[in-house]
Amino acid sequence: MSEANTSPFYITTAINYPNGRPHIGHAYEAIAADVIARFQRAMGRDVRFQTGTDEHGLKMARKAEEQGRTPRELADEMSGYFRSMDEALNISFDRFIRTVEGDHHRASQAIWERIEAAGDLYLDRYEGWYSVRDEAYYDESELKEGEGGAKLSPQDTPVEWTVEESWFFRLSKYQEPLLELLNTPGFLEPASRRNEMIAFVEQGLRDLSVSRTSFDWGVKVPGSDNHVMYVWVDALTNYLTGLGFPDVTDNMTKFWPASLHLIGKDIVRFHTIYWPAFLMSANLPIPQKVFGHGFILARGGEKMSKSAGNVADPLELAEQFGVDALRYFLMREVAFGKDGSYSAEAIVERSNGELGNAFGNLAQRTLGFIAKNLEGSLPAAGALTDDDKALFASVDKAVSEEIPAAFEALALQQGVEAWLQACFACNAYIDAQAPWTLRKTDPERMETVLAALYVCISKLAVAIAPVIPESSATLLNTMGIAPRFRSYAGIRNDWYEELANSEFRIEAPKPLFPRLELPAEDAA
RNA sequence: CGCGGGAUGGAGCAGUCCGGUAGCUCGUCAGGCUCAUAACCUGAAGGUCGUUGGUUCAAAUCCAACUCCCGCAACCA
Repeated sequence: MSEANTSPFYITTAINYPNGRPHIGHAYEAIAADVIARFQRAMGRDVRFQTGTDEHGLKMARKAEEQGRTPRELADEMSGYFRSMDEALNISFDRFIRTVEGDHHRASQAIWERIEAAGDLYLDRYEGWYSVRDEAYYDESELKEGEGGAKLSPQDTPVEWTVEESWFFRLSKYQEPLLELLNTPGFLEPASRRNEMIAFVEQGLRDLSVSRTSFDWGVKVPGSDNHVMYVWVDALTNYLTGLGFPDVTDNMTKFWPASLHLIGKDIVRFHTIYWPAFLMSANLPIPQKVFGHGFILARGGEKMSKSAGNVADPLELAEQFGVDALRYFLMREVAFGKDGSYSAEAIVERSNGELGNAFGNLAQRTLGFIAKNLEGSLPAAGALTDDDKALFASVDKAVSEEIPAAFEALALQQGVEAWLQACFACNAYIDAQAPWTLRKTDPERMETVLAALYVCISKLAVAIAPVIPESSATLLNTMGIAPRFRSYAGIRNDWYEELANSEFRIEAPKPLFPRLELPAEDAA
């Protein structure tokens, strides 16, 4: 591998709007971000990882009203579900931010003031067709006619003619710099999203209404107490809040601009047009990369919906199949950046076939053999044959080259694929070498073979740890691998002989990934 | 002309931006192994890459047109 990149790495998920409980899509984004964060840590980078909830806006206010409680009470409850989900899924965030928090209001007001100081805000009247559901205004030409002549948004939501005083942001001023930004290779990925955004900017940008007077559940506009900020202004600012903005903190210096905003494909516009424009206006650096991932659909490519009864609750899935099986499935099954589909059959198949049979069983047969036949002492590594060298070459290529390169490029599926191929190589090796035969014919050679496998399995466990952190840690603990070796650099170290000569004795392992059964109700 | 996604061996999918022997998982068939989670390994069969036309020495990949499928009320990445 080339020179290691040791610069700080700041990754964020979108903050989730908690007007419903988390579903598998939220879990997908959180898991993907966590895999990337863990990978970068294992590469030796100083990582900061932020996720959270975006709790302001009219929809939350209305929902609370319906339920007869305050928005804050609703927000507290709903945000809690998201945090619980993250914790249940082993999401290694450094901060779970809530936009109702005091420091966030302060940060949002600070960026507002900077934008205002730049002369990019002006007060005007906003009139137009407003959809409460979409929280967006639509142009007359965009509207559709519903039943009885009712006007509907392009999303078929009801719209009403609304007039309100509003602050406007001079988005139009940033058309050229935004085009330049969007054309910067690597800024917006996958590339398929780029053309859409470029087309949007090229058709001409209108100034953006960035405050509301019709409700008060939000961040107050400095100097205009009857205005609250448009939810996206404050939501996007969360990425700065978490670093201590507006104070010039160590975290700000170290981690801004963000390395990666990981978001869903539906909010690419907010992150690659509005957000950069706000930052340009506020004279702050622009994030290095925005990645818009795809959606997880129900089997057959249908969107999950409650009415179709195919909504997947991530916590139920994690409980049913295991957290790591779920994490592995989502990273393995879906090409990152494209839509993918979920089904109970598919997750059972992946978990049993790949985690269980290919990897778990490899560890089981090897470590169990050592525990049984060498009384737990680690085998002595003798001279290497060409077969041994070929195995190391193939595992090292995967662990030191292919997997890191793929993860670095956010080709998560490819990284997992490379890992799986290395597992297969180990299984082929053990069959070809047949240590169970060598036990009788050439015990010394048997030990060399087992030692080679021991090292390879540990490398595979480290390489896949970002995806299945819990199982990987369990295995590495069983194998006595010290934490300092559990990184892409560390696992290359020559730790084996020292461990083999130590007091360490391996115990007969338990299966890492017990066989899953397809639940009866999904078997049809 | 609303927006977007898709069509690749039996199933599910990569590959398409940067044309050049079509790859992966599962399934099927045959064989091997017996250490291991009825797990593992080897080999084989199976695809004119939706259609038509174009560019090219060469197209799954580029261009044009067309056909079919899917998502776009609410929950919602």
